[in-house]
Amino acid sequence: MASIINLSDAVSIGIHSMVIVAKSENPVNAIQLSEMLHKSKHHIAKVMQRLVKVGYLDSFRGPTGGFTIIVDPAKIYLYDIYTAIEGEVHVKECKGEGELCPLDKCIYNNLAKKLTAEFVDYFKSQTIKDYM
Amino acid sequence: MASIINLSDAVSIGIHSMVIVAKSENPVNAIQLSEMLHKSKHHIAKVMQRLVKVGYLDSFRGPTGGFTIIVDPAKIYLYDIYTAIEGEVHVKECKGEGELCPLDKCIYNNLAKKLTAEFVDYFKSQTIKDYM
DNA sequence: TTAAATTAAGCACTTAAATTCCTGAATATG
DNA sequence: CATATTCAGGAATTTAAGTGCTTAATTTAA
Repeated sequence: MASIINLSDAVSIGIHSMVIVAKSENPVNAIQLSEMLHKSKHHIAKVMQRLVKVGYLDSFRGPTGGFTIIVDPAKIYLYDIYTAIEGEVHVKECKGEGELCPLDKCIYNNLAKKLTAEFVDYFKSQTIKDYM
Repeated sequence: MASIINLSDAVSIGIHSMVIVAKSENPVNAIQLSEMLHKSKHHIAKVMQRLVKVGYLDSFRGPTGGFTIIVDPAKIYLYDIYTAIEGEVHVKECKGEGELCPLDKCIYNNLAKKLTAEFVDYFKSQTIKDYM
């Protein structure tokens, strides 16, 4: 998973939800998020569970339950959310790299590295607070 | 398909194979490409079929058969190969864009557009000849 | 204390995309 | 002409993302 740049629905849900929860005084529950983001409740619940496990959110059951943020939004980078959901970003290498690759200058590796690095840099520069 | 940036194995095969075929005097067959690129013969055949159909390559069956390039490599952009294999590049929009999206500045759309545009620009600037 | 609301967690299903497999048709060579 | 080689194209398989459902645990509030 997570080769080169690929923003899944799950990552979109993760980022949007974290901003919404960070802006709210009260716990926000999965149904509310589902209505705001126009995504399935199930998928949202799954992503939120992940973010709870990683320690960015806390969750409360029962009526008035939902999710709250428990880490300073200025300290949560988009990159953190991305990796919490998709796992570490890695560059998909050309299998025939170096001596094995029949091309003198293998465009594939250079391109993959360039694009991945740009993506990572950008995601490491932005925090949840920047979008509140 | 082809949302945001995603370099599949198929695209890698397409670019590598086109360069190899462009550099060769004689037809190159799927088995030779398979050995050079360390990818399955079947997958390579599929990708090559596509590039024949689109008109960049010609194919010959039987012994001594294989693929040859029939368009000037200086006129084949990486972007052309990408779209021949994956279809048009499009930006995956946030479903709640504009009034619907609960975020004031939807990072998702901005980011998706920025990264996609960079990718397309780069792929439109490079030709097969640049890698021969 | 009971009922309703809500997250947690696991599993099976669906769907779409990527990849592999299979069979048939074309062709060069002896 | 016979045979081995090779591409073509559709079928089948695999893989991954997302959906739907079910049960359990927890908590509020009547």
